Amino acid sequence: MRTHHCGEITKNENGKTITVCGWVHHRRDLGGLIFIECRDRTGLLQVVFDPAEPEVFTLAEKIRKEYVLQITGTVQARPAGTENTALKTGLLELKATALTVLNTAEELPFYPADYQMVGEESRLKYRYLDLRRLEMFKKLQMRAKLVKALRDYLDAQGFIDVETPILTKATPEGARDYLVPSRTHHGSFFALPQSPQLFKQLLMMGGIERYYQIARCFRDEDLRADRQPEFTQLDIETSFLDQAGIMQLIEDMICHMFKTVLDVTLPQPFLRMPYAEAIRRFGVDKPDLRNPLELVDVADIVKDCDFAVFSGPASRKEGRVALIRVPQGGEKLTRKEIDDYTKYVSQFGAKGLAYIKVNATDQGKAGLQSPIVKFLSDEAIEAILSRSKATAGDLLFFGADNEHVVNDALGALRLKLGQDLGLVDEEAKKFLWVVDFPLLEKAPGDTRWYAKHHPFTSPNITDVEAFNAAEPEALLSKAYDIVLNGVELGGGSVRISDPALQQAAFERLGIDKAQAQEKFGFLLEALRFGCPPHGGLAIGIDRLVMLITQSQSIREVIAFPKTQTASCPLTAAPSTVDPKQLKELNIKVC
RNA sequence: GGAGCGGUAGUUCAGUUGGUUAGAAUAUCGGCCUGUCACGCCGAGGGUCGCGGGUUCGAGUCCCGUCCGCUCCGCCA
Repeated sequence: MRTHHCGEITKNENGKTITVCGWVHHRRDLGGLIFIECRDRTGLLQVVFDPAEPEVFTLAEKIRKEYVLQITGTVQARPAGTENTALKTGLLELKATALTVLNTAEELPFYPADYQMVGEESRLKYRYLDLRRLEMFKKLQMRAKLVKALRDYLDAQGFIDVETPILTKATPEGARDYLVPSRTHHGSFFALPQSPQLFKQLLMMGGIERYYQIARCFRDEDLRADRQPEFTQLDIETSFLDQAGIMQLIEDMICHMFKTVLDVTLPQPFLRMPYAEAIRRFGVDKPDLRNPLELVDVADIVKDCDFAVFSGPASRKEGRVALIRVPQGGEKLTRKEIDDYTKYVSQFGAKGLAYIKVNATDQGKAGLQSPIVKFLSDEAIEAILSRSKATAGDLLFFGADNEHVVNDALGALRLKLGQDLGLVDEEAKKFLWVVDFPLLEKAPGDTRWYAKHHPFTSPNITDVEAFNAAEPEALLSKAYDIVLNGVELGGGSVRISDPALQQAAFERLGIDKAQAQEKFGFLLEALRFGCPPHGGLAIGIDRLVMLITQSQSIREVIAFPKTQTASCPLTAAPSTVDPKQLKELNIKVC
């Protein structure tokens, strides 16, 4: 005899005697029979109690829907004429022969069911009830299957799973650390890892040539739908593989996982695109290629026009003027809709959103409808229409500002337009490798250069002298991001394995020898003792599961997530602690 | 740190220009029905309108502050 969880029966096991355990979610007395459904009301199985089995029937009469039961019975098809044709549920019956009440329950704050959504606040406070819903169960089940497929693939390739510390050292750059006070070293703190980055590199120096870990990572930054303070990465590092080798490995792994979990064969190789091209065509470094809209540069056309909003940025080195052509029916957008888009881009710093409605392409200005055409020459208009490949019925949106504002605003507008106008194929899975990232970046108005990826990323120029001589803007890195449908799934790089180059990289970042020694001395020391060439990548498991289960937020695929203020409504964490605990830690709360 | 949306019965929500006793559905309880499966029918109980202050003869509704949830900007090497 097999024990089933309720809702688990998926095929006709007619005549078999089985035992099911679970919650009663629906109970009804009808026709002298008692009916009970478990786990959820869309399940295939319902239990029937017949007065012909008086011992069980008498027990069943006392059952209320909150009970937790174990029921044994024989599986039988529904009698003809009693099918539920509307919902096509309850196709099988279990005729009960034994019943054990495992536990009772008080009235629930809400009844877990997939047809009625409860607010997220209640769902998180009573997450254990929410998890009883079949949808949530399936998401967690999918997550487990996906992780197993990734593990199986890596195990087969000779990778070994190694754990790294959760209590570790604070990092000077990157996200804000979660800190843990040390009781044995007053005034000192551990940090929870933002990623196992340094440890996995040390593993390479330790001869663990192929490492992976399903690693919990912690970052004390503000939350988003796709960002939690603790999240899970598949962390991978290998020795002796170059960038192409690592990317191939990851690609094969993902294809294996899609085949195993979803029975989907992904086309290989994945598209590869340089960072600069992604920014130029889409305004972002993680373009959603399901969306057909692209940015078109027009700075050279408008740099001498009478419209200062265009000519200003067009003439500046750090400026950009670009347009998005909204095809077929774009001209139907109303004034109010355009105003809403203007408001939308303003949150990215755009001061306005110029537009041209193209009614006809062969009549010059007369065929256009726009507040700005009066500033443009006939030649400029012709050049704009020609370059954007505009046809009658299109609408052109313009962005003109500093480059990062135009990229942010038009990059986001592109996505919103794609959504609003139904230009995106929701079912498609568009993978993309973004490569040739700049090694360094500078925040607007900042004088210092920062590592775009992290300070251990190998530059494309590995000769120390040549590296030192190169202009910062010209330096690229051996870093690569994998993008799925506009979501950055993961990223990685080939790391620096030459201590002299690592030292030079720190200097480029304004980290002097003393600082480097204090923060990363152990890594520099390890590099000196013989470091194999190595590199790796980390993939965000939460985001991957979110995409595969078509969820709107990673909270949907995490059993016990935090709210936007990084608290847990279920446990009421974080909380104050006993003064005794603080005293032991020598900590005073202001 | 900032912008937007929301908070009304256990739950999901409605609530008009500020005006009598704040409604519906669902859940719960009682009764009926009895092959139902989100069953159905009749009835009952259930509210600090997030919290605090203000305006007003009168506030769920208007104003100020504050807390909580969600989306986004900043932030997230």
